[in-house]
Amino acid sequence: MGEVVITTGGQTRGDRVRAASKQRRSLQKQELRRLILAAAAELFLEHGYEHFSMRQVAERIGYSATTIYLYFEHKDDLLFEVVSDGWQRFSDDLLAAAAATDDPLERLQAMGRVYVSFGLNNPAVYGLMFVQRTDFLMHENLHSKGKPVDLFVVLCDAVQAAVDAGIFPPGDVVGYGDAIWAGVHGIVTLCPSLFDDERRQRAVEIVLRMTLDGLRAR
Amino acid sequence: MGEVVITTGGQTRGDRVRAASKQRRSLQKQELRRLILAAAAELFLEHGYEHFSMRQVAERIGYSATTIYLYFEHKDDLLFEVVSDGWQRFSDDLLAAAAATDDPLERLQAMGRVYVSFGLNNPAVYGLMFVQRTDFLMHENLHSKGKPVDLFVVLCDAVQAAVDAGIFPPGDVVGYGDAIWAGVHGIVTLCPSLFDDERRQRAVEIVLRMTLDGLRAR
DNA sequence: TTTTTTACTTATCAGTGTTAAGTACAAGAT
DNA sequence: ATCTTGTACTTAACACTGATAAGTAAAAAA
Repeated sequence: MGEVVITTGGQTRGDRVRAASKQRRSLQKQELRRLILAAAAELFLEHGYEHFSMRQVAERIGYSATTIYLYFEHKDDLLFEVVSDGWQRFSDDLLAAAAATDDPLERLQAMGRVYVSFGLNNPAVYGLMFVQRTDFLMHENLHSKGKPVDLFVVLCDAVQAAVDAGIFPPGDVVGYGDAIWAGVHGIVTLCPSLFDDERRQRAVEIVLRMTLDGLRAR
Repeated sequence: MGEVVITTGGQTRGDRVRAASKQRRSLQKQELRRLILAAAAELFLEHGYEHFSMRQVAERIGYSATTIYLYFEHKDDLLFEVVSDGWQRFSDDLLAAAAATDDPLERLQAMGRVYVSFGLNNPAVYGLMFVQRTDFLMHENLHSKGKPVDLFVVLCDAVQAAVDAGIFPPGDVVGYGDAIWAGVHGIVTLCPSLFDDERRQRAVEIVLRMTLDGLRAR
């Protein structure tokens, strides 16, 4: 039987009910997706990359393991979403540090300190981004603002500014950037079992002084 | 029945046969152990840390998987033996570089280059030593000569020599060492998927110049 | 010749990522 | 109100993983 046609701008009551129902269920799906993501992030922080499992995520939120596959293509997809959030925070921090001062040298120092801070305060996420799954860095779905490549450009811009100001000698700007990056990355990842944070903090300052002074034109 | 006693210095023929047999079987065991180790090293290089499995090792040499457990306590034990060999080569290289010259700065440069070379030429082993399984560095069974701690001491000695020679200013020698280590370690581990070897080579030279010049007394 | 030891294998357990098939219920159509 | 379709989820299963216990055939020792 045809439904009772009470037209309201070409839309029947049935149409509106259908649309509302559809939207409600869509919201429920989104909510479960967020629930999975939150549980995944928690468990990742608790157990680390190597002992992170789909089944545990499912168990924590009270669903069967296969349900997750209705919301995420595969484990990597879920992990990527986890890291994606961490990446956003990282790039926010770094961009803020870069924007805080106009002095080229101070800017580079600030960026270096923020970089290391993030790495030491978020070791699991940092590891996922820059150690275990560097392939994620090339993932196209990484938030448009603050892509890894863009952040490296920000670093190189800061280096270029130092060159322009006559602080660094003209030369291989990208190479300078690589070297600075290597320094801070080295600090963050150097043998977590051997170095305590205090020793790391001392090392950061030395690395910053060394790298930046080392480039300094004489 | 008692054996025919043909004494030869208190040793019966039976004793000698027994001893020889025992030795022969002991040699066979050693040989199989080496075979397992060789296969493990191969497969580790082929498949990397994450996809290295006991069953594959067993299959390659034509034994059941459980046999390996008669020769190695567990997977970690086998992996440790693999890395142990790599570690020996690494420390040989580094000590040779340190002994090659008396000039403090040249020595540090040489050590840095050798460090990075080893890392880039043996990425799997380097990763096992300094990234995935840094806990192995504290393993007591690491060959007595060239322990990680000893190598760091060698580095610090070189730094101290530079300080004594008036090249570096007096200060936190261990911190200097950490910083130099962080630099070369950073180069080796920086996003393998993003950097080709050519770009890395340029970065090494810059890092060495930066770190060493940066420490230089003015 | 009988017993014991050695070297190895098969069967098994608990866990992993992932897919296919099945199920219960809600939505939509007539 | 009934029938059909689709949605959201589950159970069962596959092919792996590290690891252990129990079993077996042959060699050594008695």
